[in-house]
Amino acid sequence: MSPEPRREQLLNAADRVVQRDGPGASMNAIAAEAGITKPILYRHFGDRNGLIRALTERHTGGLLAAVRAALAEPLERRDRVEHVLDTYLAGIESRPQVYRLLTHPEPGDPSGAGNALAPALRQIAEEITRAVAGQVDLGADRELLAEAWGRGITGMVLAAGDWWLESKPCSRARMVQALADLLWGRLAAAADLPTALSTGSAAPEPTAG
Amino acid sequence: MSPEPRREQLLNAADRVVQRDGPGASMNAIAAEAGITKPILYRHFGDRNGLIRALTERHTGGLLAAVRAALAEPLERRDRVEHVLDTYLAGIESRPQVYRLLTHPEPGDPSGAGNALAPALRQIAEEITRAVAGQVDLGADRELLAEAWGRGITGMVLAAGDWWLESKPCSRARMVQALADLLWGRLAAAADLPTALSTGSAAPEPTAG
DNA sequence: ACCGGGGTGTTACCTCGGGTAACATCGTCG
DNA sequence: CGACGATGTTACCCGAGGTAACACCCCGGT
Repeated sequence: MSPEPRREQLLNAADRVVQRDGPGASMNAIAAEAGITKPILYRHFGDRNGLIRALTERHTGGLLAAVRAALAEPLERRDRVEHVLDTYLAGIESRPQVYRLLTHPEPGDPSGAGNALAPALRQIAEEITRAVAGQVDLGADRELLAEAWGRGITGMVLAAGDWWLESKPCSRARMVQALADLLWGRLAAAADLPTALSTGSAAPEPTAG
Repeated sequence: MSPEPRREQLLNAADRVVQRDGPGASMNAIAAEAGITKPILYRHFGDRNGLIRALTERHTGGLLAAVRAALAEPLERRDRVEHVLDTYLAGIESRPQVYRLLTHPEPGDPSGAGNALAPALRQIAEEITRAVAGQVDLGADRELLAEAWGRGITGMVLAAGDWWLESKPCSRARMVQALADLLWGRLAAAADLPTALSTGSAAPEPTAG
């Protein structure tokens, strides 16, 4: 079927190792899992980054397509947002190790250094940006807002999702509600707590500059 | 003043190197900058992580204290949120390399692997969590919501701030507005765009699962 | 005056991971 | 048969984190 079945086999092996060892799996380990030695991997993928990229792109398709589809769903806006959130969380829940690989920039990769969002997530951010810019009336600042929000929302879901995945404090549905509520301005709408005098913070004076 | 002036000197050198080379600066480079050799660094800091942690804590204080102070400011809630956002963005704007180090997890650090938020940011997230839980009336789900929001907001500001820092698409004040608007439910409040038929998305059929 | 300990420094080495050069093998096509 | 391309190997290089062993200097106690 595909023109390069060996490459697929190698990716399968890499996949297995990543599932087992998480990102940061060594080239040696991957080669061993594939029953071969390093140079072959390098012939096929150039360098480690190439391998990871190939592996990433393999899984990105699914998540990206799912998110894109969720964004295009003909629902009420709130429902659509919840649908997207749920899609993403379901994705990272099903294959944690792989999605850690997808969502967290390469350790020690100098190329994309300084970007909080891994390539796969940047694509999602762009997708959100496009959806917002195309569907929501935001006035003159449309493009700026859409782009800032795209990144912001992606980062929000990344961080919150990571925490949720790590310490499963609630069901997925509840988490979706929590995030949708945040996006829906519940922070703005909620009342002040009456007991505002002892907020529990332990910093009496901001002496530091 | 401090009990260990040498240590401070070493940290100064490390600081210089990180400013120049970004995170991922090698121990050799740092040692060279300090005019000494590696083992001394290891005597003082244990391992690379210790060095980075020390370096981080040095700068964290300022940012964390500033954010904490901003969170405690006796302002209208919206103004307080804007104040916090501005404080954070001002911080990362003033020393980009250092704050990249602060905000991005250690390259190749197996300990905190899988955490989207570096320690420094986790502290900020906790600060936000505490502030929200202590100041906003969120009903029965208070703790869960506050924690999820703390992480989420931190991640949002991280990603958006990173993008803004990278490609300065607007002034800091404008960026603060954009993010505050997002947090304020403007996404929910805005009207649908009338041209909803051609949303520009290029995914005709959601064939992927 | 002597000795010991703590801080500062060095050289030389280990391990491990990414990456490469050079060589061997096998199947296929002209 | 010969050439070529894919597959595979061993053996190596390099750089980075990390450590062992040794040397020096100062200072305080007996």
